[in-house]
This record gives sequence, structure tokens and C-alpha cells, in this order.
Amino acid sequence: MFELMAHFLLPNTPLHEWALDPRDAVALQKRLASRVSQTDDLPETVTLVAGIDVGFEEGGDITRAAIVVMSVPEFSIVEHRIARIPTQMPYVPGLLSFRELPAVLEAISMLERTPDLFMVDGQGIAHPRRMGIATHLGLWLERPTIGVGKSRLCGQHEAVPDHKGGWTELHHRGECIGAVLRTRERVKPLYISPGHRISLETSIKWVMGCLTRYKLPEPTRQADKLASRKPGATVALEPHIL
DNA sequence: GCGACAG
DNA sequence: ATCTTGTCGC
Repeated sequence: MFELMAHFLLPNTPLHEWALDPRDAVALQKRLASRVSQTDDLPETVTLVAGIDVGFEEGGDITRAAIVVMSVPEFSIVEHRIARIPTQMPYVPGLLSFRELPAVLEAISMLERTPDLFMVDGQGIAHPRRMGIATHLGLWLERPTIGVGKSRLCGQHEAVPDHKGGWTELHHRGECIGAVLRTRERVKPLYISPGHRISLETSIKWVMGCLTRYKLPEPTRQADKLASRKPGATVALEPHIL
């Protein structure tokens, strides 16, 4: 699906191109931020939703990205890929995309099908400069993305209703940048924010629509399992009762 | 200056 | 994120 991407760097961008100096990375984020859209621009019918997660091996020397493409509303895995590349950047709060996207893009390039929507672990616009990893990926692909974070990067919010589906807005510097959503009763809420080409309302709708019996939406949960799995580990069966 | 800080 | 043992619960 390379030909469908609108790159800000070339398709085969060398890894070192992502290893920017923190100052340059921040400057790039500020420039890209103006291109982000929160206007819904999804296919009429969304059939394939991708979940993306990243893990590390070899004490952090190897970055492993996992992508799982699921059909909705069946939630059956259509395709899944794992990419491993040398880690190029250290973890710096606010610059996560520069560290993890190279591996994510490698995994996406291995795909045979083109997802209609991408759910990325981490923030979308709920970021100091509105450029979380989900947003950066959305801009790179020029496709709808949603940020699904397990914890907060920035912003403030009120108490989150205890029932499944309950949520409250996440604010930062006077603007609503996302929602803190209770995806499961008595379980720590998720930080949902638009990545690109999608609104907050629609983002919440899709996350809720992809929930089964767990805290994480199914595409993300499946990607999580793949990303955290060791190279040759065996897949465990699970009773599929909904 | 001090504290916070996705994964 | 990763390291790392046991433990509570369905």
C-alpha cells in the first residue's frame, strides 16, 4: 500500500532520517501540526480496522512493531504482521513517534490489505503539540487514525464515570484534546484522541464498537498480544464467547 | 526553578 | 517499554 501514502519523507526513508535531534523533531512536529484534520473522512463502510502496538527486544536494541487487521463487526483476524528493526531513538516524552514509527511503517508495508481505520497505542492529538504517534502516522499515511493510550501524556480531566462507556473530556491549554473513556467497569480508563481525519466523537464510537469483554478494543488487544510475544512463542487458544 | 512525562 | 514471583479469580 505504499503508493497510497502521502509521505513527508520518501517511501524508503533510511532509518537514520528518523533519528532527529530533539530540537529538530519538535520543530517538525510544529510544522506538521497544521496539517492535522479532525473532520471525519472515513470510507462509507469501514470493514477493516487495524490495531498497532510496539514492543522491544534485546534490552531495547530491537524495536518490534505488530499490526493486526481485523474485519468488523466479526472481529476476525484478516492479517497480521510483525516487523523488527534496530532501535534508532531513545524514549523521550513527546517524541515517541520518532522512536516507534519506523518499525510500524515497516510492518504496514508488509500488509496485503489496506485497513480503513488504524488504532494506535499511544496518543493522537492529546499531545503537547497535538502530534502524538497516532497523529503522526495518520499524516504519513493520509488515512484515519485513532490514538488509544493507556495513560496520560498531558491535559487534565474530571473524574470518569464508573460505568462502561462513561467518559469525560481531556483538556489542555483551553481546548478539548480527547476523552478519558471507561471501557470496563472498575478498570483504569483509556485515553482516546483523534489521530487524523477523524473526530473525537467518531473516535469514541469506534473504540466502543470494538470492545468485547476486555479493557482494550479488540484490534489493539490483539496487536498487544503479538507485540509482547517472544519470537517463537505459541499462540494460546481462548474460548470465544461473546 | 520544580514537577510531569504516551511507550 | 522491560525486568520479574507470586497471587487472586473465573
